[in-house]
Amino acid sequence: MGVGRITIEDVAAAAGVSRQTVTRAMNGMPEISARTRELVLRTAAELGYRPSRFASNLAARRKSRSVGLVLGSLRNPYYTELAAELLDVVAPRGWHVLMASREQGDDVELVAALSGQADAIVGYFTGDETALVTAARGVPLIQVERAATVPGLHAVVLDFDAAIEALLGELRDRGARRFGLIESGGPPGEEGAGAYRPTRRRRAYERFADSDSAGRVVVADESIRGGADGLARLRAAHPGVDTVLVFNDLMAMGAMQQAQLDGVAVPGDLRVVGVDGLSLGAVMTPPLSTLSIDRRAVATEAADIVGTLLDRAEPPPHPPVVRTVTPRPLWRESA
Amino acid sequence: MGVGRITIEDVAAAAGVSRQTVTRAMNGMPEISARTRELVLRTAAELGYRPSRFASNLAARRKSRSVGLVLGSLRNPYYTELAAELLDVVAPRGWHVLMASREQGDDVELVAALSGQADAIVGYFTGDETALVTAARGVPLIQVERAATVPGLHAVVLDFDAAIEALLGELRDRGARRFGLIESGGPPGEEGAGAYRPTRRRRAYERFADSDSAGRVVVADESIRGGADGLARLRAAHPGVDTVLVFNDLMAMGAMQQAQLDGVAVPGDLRVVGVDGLSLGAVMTPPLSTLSIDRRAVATEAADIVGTLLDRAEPPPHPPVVRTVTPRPLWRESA
DNA sequence: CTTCGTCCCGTGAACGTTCACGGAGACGCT
DNA sequence: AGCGTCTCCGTGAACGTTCACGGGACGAAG
Repeated sequence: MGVGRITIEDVAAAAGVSRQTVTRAMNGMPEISARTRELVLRTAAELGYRPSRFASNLAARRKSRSVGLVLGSLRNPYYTELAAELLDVVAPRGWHVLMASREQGDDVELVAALSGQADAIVGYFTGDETALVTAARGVPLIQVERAATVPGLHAVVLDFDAAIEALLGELRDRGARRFGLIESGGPPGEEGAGAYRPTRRRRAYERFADSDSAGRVVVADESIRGGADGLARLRAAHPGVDTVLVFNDLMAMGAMQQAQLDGVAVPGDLRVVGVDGLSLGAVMTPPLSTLSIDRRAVATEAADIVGTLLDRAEPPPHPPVVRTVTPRPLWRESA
Repeated sequence: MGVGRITIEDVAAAAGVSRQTVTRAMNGMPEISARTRELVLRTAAELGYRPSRFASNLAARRKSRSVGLVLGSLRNPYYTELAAELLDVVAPRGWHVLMASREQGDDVELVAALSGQADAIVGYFTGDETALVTAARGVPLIQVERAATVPGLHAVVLDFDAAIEALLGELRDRGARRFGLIESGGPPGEEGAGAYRPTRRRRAYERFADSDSAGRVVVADESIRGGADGLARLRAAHPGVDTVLVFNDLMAMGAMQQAQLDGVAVPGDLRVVGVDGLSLGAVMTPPLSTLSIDRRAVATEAADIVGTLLDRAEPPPHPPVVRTVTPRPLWRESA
């Protein structure tokens, strides 16, 4: 002894009692006198004893569940509000939530790291689906936004086709004619790091906009400053645009700020519409219109899939579980 | 068998191999033929086998560390940006982060729940310190903002005394004379739930403001709408105020919005200053001035304390470890 | 035919707790 | 004295995995 970890046995020996007595003292159980409890607690503190949570959970046969959450960024309120909703949904059931952000690593790496600590992982993934599943080592994966195509992967898909079609229609009703899109080039800071891949939002836009508008797309960094930069480039390349759709609200806020700097009146000269539905958009001047994603619904569906998967006794759920949430326009004064 | 959990032994039996072979297959280890690996993986999938992460971590003697993070709210970007910083700091070391929000439970309950899953817990606590420490069951607690007074509790304190004294001074230099404060009444939704206790920010304000100003305080909900409401009440009660200090940036944004609604020019008629230093404050019109808290520094110090505490061999750190971070004014156009 | 090496695979023994027992002593009552 | 009832405490045996070994089968080399 001396080397290695301080175990319950060390404490027991030092206090002159048995393992079980130490357990009773540490966990506040009955069948122990106040005297010895005090003694044990003190010697435990003196030795710097910290119980092994792994041994403890194993022996106690606890069903403590924790779900990993892989987000695009913790600096974008959309993601963190989603996290908030998920926490609201699972905390009452006693589940824990492990956080990870794609800002600090590859999809697959994150999943691999989380797989040892979580019973299920939900998140925004962009990596190869097969690689993700193998990295998960058997823990169920629930993908948000993207559809799942391989076994072992389930999904809460966001129906941007329906949403953007509806949005463009309503915008036309409001007089919009010449659209433009500020598209995401990936997480902030990854400027040109990975290969750019068109997002589902862009695809939907190109599909449902008129052919002229479909060509008016600029790719920008997924941040406030990226949105500002995007708007400047979009207006430079396509001066006639009267309505700009932005990949997300954060970028849209940057775009609105830029418009203001350039002396462009919103919505008089230019309509701006974001995606996400951040409550902070309401305090902008003018308040930001947006394609709102029901984060509570996403969280609920995801948690539900996790529950189904984990409680299932023996048979594996072969056809991937898929739920759908459709974003809806939320009109405020910027459009 | 049949009842209870599916163990590695079940898979081994079903595949006609031994435990160790199953381990090798599941973890992608060598010393196994492609044939049997395939077989084992398939039967594992068919049985719906998911390894016990507790048993696994215990047997592998892994030093996987995870720190719990207790925040006031996940809907306030200040907290989530702090989380982002912490993640940035600890992720490279391979540590995990467990999230919890005071919106869904008492301090002490959260700590108790987390103590089984985390090796250390850092957070914004408001509850009784002794109760917190006992709930932690030996896992180290690091408290942010508040100073620690009991053994087992450590702290990263925010020096609002120094910060607010400096802030008020600089505001006076800019012509501010009649101050007012919008103070927090606790987390959103807890309207009148717990007993209101003056925050350290309020205490500092009352100490360093002139005696007239010290009396101009309203308590409001810790949210955008709370800030708006607070400003309305403050102006109604004290019409002559020319400068308002707000508990945090989120509330300050609400206050600015309310000022705009009421036709009060900022900063012409009224200066508004928040606390936190949110980057989103920069996109407000006018951009929000604020007492900026260096979240990176807070996260770094907290992680450092955790590291020190966990790597220490035997002796317990008796004098609580304390680090200090001082907020600094960040001037933008609202003041 | 022996010897050595390589490739697979299996068997005890950990890992550090908690659970289900069982038992010693103190005390009160008949 | 005998018996029952508390209160407090200790001893094997789990929990489900991985680690350190050891060993058989097979082919190549001597």
